[in-house]
Amino acid sequence: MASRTDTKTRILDAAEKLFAERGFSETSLRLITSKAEVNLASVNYHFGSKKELIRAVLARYLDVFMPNAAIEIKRLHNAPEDASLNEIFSALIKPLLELNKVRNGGTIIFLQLLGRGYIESQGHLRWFITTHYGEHLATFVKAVVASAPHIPPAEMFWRLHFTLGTIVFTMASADALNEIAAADYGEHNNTEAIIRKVIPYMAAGVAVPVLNN
Amino acid sequence: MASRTDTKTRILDAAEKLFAERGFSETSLRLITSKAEVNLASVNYHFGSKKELIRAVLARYLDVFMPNAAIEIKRLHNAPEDASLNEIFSALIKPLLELNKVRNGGTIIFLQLLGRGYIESQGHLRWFITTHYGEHLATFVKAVVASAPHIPPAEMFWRLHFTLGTIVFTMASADALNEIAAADYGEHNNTEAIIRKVIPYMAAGVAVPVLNN
DNA sequence: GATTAATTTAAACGGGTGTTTAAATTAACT
DNA sequence: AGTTAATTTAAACACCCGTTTAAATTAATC
Repeated sequence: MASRTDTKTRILDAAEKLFAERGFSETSLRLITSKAEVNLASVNYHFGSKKELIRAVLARYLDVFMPNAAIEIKRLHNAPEDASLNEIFSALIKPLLELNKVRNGGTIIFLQLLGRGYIESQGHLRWFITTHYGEHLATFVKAVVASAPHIPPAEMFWRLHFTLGTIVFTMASADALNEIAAADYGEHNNTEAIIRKVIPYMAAGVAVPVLNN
Repeated sequence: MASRTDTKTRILDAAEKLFAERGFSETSLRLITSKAEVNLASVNYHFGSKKELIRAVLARYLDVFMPNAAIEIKRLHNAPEDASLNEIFSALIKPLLELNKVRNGGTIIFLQLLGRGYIESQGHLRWFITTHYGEHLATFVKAVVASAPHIPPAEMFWRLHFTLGTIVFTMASADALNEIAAADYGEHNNTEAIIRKVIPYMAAGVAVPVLNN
C-alpha cells in the first residue's frame, strides 16, 4: 500500500512548505511534485484536486493543534476559576510549539498557512475550519469571554478577529520583519519569541474597555 | 491626448476594485480590461506591465493619504504637546475617510490594497512604499514613540507591525466579518465603524507595559 | 488638408496552469 | 504462480496567462 516514504506524505511535506512561503495560488502542482520527487498526476490520484490537497495540508496541523489547545484551555479553566487573558493566550503556546515536533518549523508553517487560507480563499477554508473544529474553537472563545465579562459579545467577536489578523499577518511577514529587526536593532527572534511578544499586545487590546460615546 | 473618460483612468478604476477584492495575482489583465471596456493591450501600452499597474493603483491612494496623514499628525503634535495613542491613531481617520471622496468605497479599497500588497508580493511593494513615503511614515512613527516613551524602540517596531496586521487583515476580511456580525448580532458596520472599533484595540496593545521576565 | 504622432485594435506568441487518460509498473492476495 | 488491485508514469487536453506585434484608427500639428 505504501512506497518508499509514502507518496502522499511526500506531497504533503513539500506542499505545506511551499504553500506557507508563497501562498496557495502562487504554488503550482508541478513545483510541488518536482520538490517531492513524485509524478505530477499523483496529486490528483491521492487527493482528487488541488483544493483538497490544501485542505489536507491544513488538516494535518489542525488535527494536532485543535485538541491540544482545547485541553490546555480546559485545564486552565478548571483550576483558578478565572484565568487572565494573558494566561489564556499563553496556554496556546505549548500546543503551538509542539507543532515544531511534528515537523521542523511546524509552528510558523501552521500559522502562515492559516493566514494564507483566511486571506486567499474567501470562505471555503473558513467554512472548513469552523465546521470541523467548531467545538474546540468554542472552548477557546468561552474562556476568553468569561475572562473579559465587561466586553459585549458583538464587540468580542470583532476583537477576536483582530487578534487573528494580528498573529496571522505577523507570522506571514515574520521572516521579513526579523531581517529588519536584526539589521536595525540587532534582534534575533525565533517563532516562540515573536509569539511571546504578540500575546501581551493582543490581551491588552481584547480587554480594553469599550468607549460609549 | 485623452479619449472618452481616459483609458488610463478606466483601467485604474477597474483594476483597483478587482485587486482589492480578489488580490493581485488572482486578477487577470483580461478581467480588468473587460470590466474597464478597453482593449487588453492598452494596459501594457499605458503602464508597461502588470507590476507597474499595481504600483500605479496604489500610488493613486498613497499620494492622497500620506501627505494628509502627516499633516494631521503634525497638527496633533504641535498642540497639546503629547497626544495619546488613541488621539494619534484617530488622527488617521479623517485622511482615511477622505479617500471615500476620491472614489466610492475608497477607504476600504485602499486598506485592502495595502494588505494584499504586503502579503502577496514579499518585498517589491514594501520597498516601493518605504522609499516613496518614508518621510511621512517617519512622522507617524515619531509621534507614536513620543506618546509611549516606556516602550523600547525594538519593541515598538514589532508592535507597529502588529497594528498593521490587525487593520490590514480586518479590512481584507471586512465584508465576510460584517456578514457574520449581521447574522449573529444584528450589527451593521460601515468602514468607519470598524476603524473606530479597531483603534482602541491597537492603542491598548501598543502601549501595554513590556514584561521583563 | 496633408502629415506626423498618439492611441486603439485584433491576433498571435510562448509559456504555465490544473486535470484526465491510458498504458506501464508495482504490490497484494488466493 | 497467476490474477487482481493499487499505484506510478508520460503524454496530452483544454484553458488561461502576460506580453508583443503590426495594422487600423483617431488626434494633433504644420
